[in-house]
Formats: sequence, structure tokens, C-alpha cells
Amino acid sequence: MKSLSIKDIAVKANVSITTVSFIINGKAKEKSISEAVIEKVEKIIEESGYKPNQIARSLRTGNSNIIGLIIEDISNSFFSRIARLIEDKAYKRGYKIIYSSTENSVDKAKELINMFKSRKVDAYIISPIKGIEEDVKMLLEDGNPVIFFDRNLTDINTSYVGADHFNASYQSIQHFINQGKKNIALVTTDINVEQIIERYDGYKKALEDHGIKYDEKLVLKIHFNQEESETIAQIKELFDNKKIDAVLFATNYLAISGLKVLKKINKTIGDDFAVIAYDDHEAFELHTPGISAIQQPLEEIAENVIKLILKQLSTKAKPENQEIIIPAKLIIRD
Amino acid sequence: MKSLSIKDIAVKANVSITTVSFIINGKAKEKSISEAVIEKVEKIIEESGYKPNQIARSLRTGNSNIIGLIIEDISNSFFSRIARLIEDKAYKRGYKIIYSSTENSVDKAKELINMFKSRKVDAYIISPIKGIEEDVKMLLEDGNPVIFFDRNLTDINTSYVGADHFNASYQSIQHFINQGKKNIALVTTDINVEQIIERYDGYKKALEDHGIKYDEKLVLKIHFNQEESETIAQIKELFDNKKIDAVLFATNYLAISGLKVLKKINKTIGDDFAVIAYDDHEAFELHTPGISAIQQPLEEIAENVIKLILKQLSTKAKPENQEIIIPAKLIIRD
DNA sequence: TTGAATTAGTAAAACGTTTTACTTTATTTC
DNA sequence: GAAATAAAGTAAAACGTTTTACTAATTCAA
Repeated sequence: MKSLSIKDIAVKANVSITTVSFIINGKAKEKSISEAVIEKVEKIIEESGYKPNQIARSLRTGNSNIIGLIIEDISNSFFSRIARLIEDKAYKRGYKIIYSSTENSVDKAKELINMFKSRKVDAYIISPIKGIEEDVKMLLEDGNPVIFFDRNLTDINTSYVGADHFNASYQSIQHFINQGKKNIALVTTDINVEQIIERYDGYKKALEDHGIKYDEKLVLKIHFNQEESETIAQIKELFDNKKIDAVLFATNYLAISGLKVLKKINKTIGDDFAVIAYDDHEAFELHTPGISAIQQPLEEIAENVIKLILKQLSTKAKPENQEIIIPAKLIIRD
Repeated sequence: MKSLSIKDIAVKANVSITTVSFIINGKAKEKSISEAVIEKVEKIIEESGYKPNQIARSLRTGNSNIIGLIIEDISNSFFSRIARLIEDKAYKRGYKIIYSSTENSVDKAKELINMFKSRKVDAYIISPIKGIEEDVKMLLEDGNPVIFFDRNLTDINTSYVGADHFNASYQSIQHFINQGKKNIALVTTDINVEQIIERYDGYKKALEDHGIKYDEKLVLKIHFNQEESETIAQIKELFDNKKIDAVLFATNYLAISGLKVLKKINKTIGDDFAVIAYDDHEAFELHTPGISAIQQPLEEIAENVIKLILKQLSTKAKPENQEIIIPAKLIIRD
């Protein structure tokens, strides 16, 4: 069964295609279509279950009502929760989301941008990685709304929404120091993105400000794409060989690996060993003892992202770029 | 800057649009375009960075290379992990995924189906809910490939991939009974979907088969969309007021709520109180003691879903419907 | 050497909309 | 009662592709 087209409706109603189109798009009044015709056509549409072909629409109008979302990995709970919030809010405004994961590969990210471009998405929400600067610049030159979130690329001039990673990290370390910790380790990743660097900077600055010497050996940089077993081995080595009384994990999955290590070597978290994780996780609340964590304001990030995007989509003129930095919250658990 | 069209390329190369189209689509040989022309055109395409407009393509060909994925909630790790696996495999075959969450609302699910329909997605992957039967039937009548996963709707005739919920549930209860448990509770949800019913049936049958009387009061059905605080209160009431030595949680988020209750009331899991969760979760591995869980074979589910879809997409004729039921694995943790 | 087959390519229709510019009829204005 | 305006609607172009059916020139076979 072929699906109905606007023409079928026009024939049934014995009016022109144009008239039907005006009615569908709510321009009937303004185009002076009579009340009688409007009713007749609407009835036929209703009864037949006709739905306009969005593809044809997109081709003609040049916009798709689709927003492209490019993230690192949809199976990471940080991203999937943000995605869900964004989807929700976008949906209410008639936009759909089409998403893809980059897996931190520059090539895949570039490919995705191209794919979205050829699909004429109306806007791009990107958690960017280094290496895609040129592609993003082209998008912006072509007048596409682009918003970065979670991570920023400093040499690109577009709006950004993210948490205040530097301060969150700084405060965590300060918290450790206030507890009297002296040998504070950082387990982070080797991916070269701003938000990770900021966490590192916050760590370092907090140590310096409190007169603790920064010791490179207490910083473990885990290679991004490696097997978890290897990560666990590396963290274990750190814990085994260094005198450490506190650790900040720069991502939640690293913290989870770290907790597995602790479980394995039977080290308990308590007065002589403290842990904070960046990005909260259900496992941390349930853990005994509870694991302190830095909670990113997911809802606020999603809210601001979608607000900026919708504003850009509704006004033709590109508004001023904004950098929205939202404080993250340190949740202390016993 | 307007983006390039096939016409621009044709003009630059001084050939017809048709010729360019043939070359783009790899039909040059078969349509006897000379090697020289092919090279010339390819070079121009390469240099100019031209990418065909997928919307125009879709309009003309009637397919979009997009697969619609309709799930309950992308922020649930079961779905987000499946989504990621499906995305991955689809991407390798040139398909993109467009997803949306139904939040278990029939209206939203129907709306999503319509939306996908008007976007002419090539195939539908759906974790269905009761109430959308008619809409799915229409999709099938129109010749759209539709695959259900995780949950089935028995009166709809289409392929399905899912775990063997009945047996997994049965085995869990059997495990409890072998441990000598007598008062085994089930915490489940009130959503009326097959996979949840099967888990319930497995619970009941296992009890009966082992001569334990089924006691309705030990089954707690949690309302789907309620606040977690309420869920926690209800579980707490169950634990407080009933003599229970083992609990099967029918979903991982219920198990998490349940664990929160245990933590709150200071009840420890051990010889006199056992827990199994349906669907594994990182928190369960980390928990002390580890929480036993039923692990659904995510990878295999995704694999089979995409295999069935791609098969349907490559052959015009609709292949035989298949029901692929994959055993789930009970992971015993101490 | 002719007509069939092959090679190399193209013109134009079609996909389903939106939108511009237009027509026709009725009404108002003076 | 003629000119201007309003009301009600429509024809046709355009969006950017793919694809069918065609042409023109060359080669081949007998």
C-alpha cells in the first residue's frame, strides 16, 4: 500500500494541492481559504490518516527538524542521561534527535559531521574532540547552529555549555587536604580534551596553593581505548607501589575500575584512604562506604544546551556566543 | 555559502548530471562511462568536497538509510548499551540510527512510529509495549521491516529477539531453593509486558515445581512511573513486615532501590538473606558482598537484531519470521 | 557494405512538498 | 458604473537526486 500524498488529499477534496498545503501548514487564514474548505480538507486528512512526507518537506524547505547529537559513547551513563534530557526537551518542540558515538576517534567524528551535513540536520550538539576544528569551522561558516557541551575547543568560536571542571577538581583536592591527606593521587585519562585537562589543572593548583609538592608519579594517565583489565593492572600497580592516602578519579569509569582494584586487594576506604570520583554513578551511592563524587549538573547542562539551540533556530541571526559554565557539586558520602 | 549540488559538479566537469550520478553510485562501468570521464569527475568531487544531499536521495529512492530505534528509555543502561551495539553494527553497513524513548507511554510510542514513518525510515527496531499493535500492523502491511527485541507482542507476526526470561527467572529461584531458602519474594513492576510476565511466571513455576506454596503477599508490583522514594518506601515495607530470606528483583533499577533499602535498614546480604537482580549493573559487581545477577546477552541480542534487519533490508521479500530466544546467564557473586 | 551490436553519454520525468506569482470573482468606494 | 480592493483559490517552479528511455557515434560480423 503506497502511502498517501498531498495530491491524493487534494483530489479527494476537489481542491488544489496548494490549498491543502496551506491548510496543513496553518496558513489557510492568511491565504484566505474559506472556513468550509478548511473543514472539509481537515476532515479528509483526519479520516485518511495522511501524514506529510517529511523528506519532501525537508528537501523543499531546507530544514529537517532534526538535531544531530555527537557524543563520545551513548552507553556511558553521563552521555545517555544527557541524551535523554535533550531528547525530551527537543521532542516537545517538534525536533527529533539523531545521535552517534565517536568513540573518541577523530575520523569517525569527521565522518559523522559529514553524514549529518548531508542529512541537513538543523543544528549540531557536539561533545567535541581535538582534530575536528576545521570541520566545525565549515559548519559555522555555512551558518549552522553548533553548540559544544561537556568539552570545549578553545579556538572555535561557538557557544559552549559545561561544568566548571577546574573548580570541582580543585575543591575535591581541597577537601582531601582539609581531611589531612598528604599523598593525593590522580587517576585520569590520556585523552587530550579540555575538560580532562581542567580537572588535572585543578588538582595541581589545589596542591600548590596548599603547599603540597606536585609529584608526577602520583598521576596515572590511562590510555583511553584500552581493555579494562589493563587499566586495573595499572591502577593496582599505583596503589601497590606508592604511598597514597587519597585518590581523585577523573572519570566515573576509572573510579569503577579503581574500586574493583580496592576490592581485589582488600583495601578499604576509610580514615586512612579516601576516594572521590568525577561524575556520579549509582554504584557510588550503594557502595559501602558510600563513594564521594562530583556530580555534574546534567539537567542544567541539557537545559542550557537546548535553550541555546532553540534560540538560534528561531532567530535567523546568529546570537552572541555564550560560554555557560555551571558549578559541579561535590557530594560527600561517608 | 550554498552547498554544492550534483549540477555544480556536472557543470564543472562539463558532463551531464546523469553521468555524475552514475559515477557517484558506482554504476559508471555498467553504464559505460569512459575511464577518462570517471577520473575527471571523481577528481572534481574529491577536490570540491561535494557530498550528495541525502534528503533528495531519499525522496527519489524512497529509502533513507536510517533505522528507527524505539525503546523505553535511553538512559537505562540496558537500552543504552544495546543501542550502542546496534549503532555500531548498523554504522558499518552504512545505516544510521534515529532513536527515541517512549517512557512506556502508548501515546508517545504511537507518535514516534508516525514520526518515523513520515521520515521514511528503512526499518524499525522496537522494544514494544502493549497498545501499539494496530500501528505496528500497519507498518508491516506497508512492507516495513519491523523487529521486536527485549519484549514481544504475541499477536503480532514479526521477528523477535530476546533473552529467555522465563528460564532465567526459574533458575534464579531454583538457586535460592537449593540454598535452602523458603520465603522467596519477587519485586517486579506493574507494566504489562511479556518479558516481565515471563519473569513472574518463571518465579511461580519454580516455586510450584519445588513444592513451595506461592504466596501473593511476597510479590510486590511497583508502579512504573513513580518516584524512587515511593518505591523505596514500598520495598521497605515489604522487608519490614514479611519474613523473607531471598528476593528476586525483576529489573536492575528495582534492585538498586532494594539495595538502598537494605543499606538504610542495615540489613546485610549473607547466609540468611539472598538477592538476585535481573539485568546486571556495575554497582552489583562492586557491591560488598557482590550481588548475583542475571546477565542478558546484550551483544548477542544486538547482533541478532541487526542481522535480521539487514537481511530483510537486502532481500526484497520478507523472510520468515524468527523468534530468537537467547539464554540469559545467572552470575553468582558471593 | 550494411545492419546489428556496442560504446558513451544525455534529456527529462519523477519523488512529495512549499511557495511565488497569478487568475477569477465578488465587493467596496467614489 | 468604473476603478480599486478583497476574497478564494490555483498553476507551476523549485528543492537535488535517480533512473528510464533515448541518441549518436563507433565497431563488429557476415
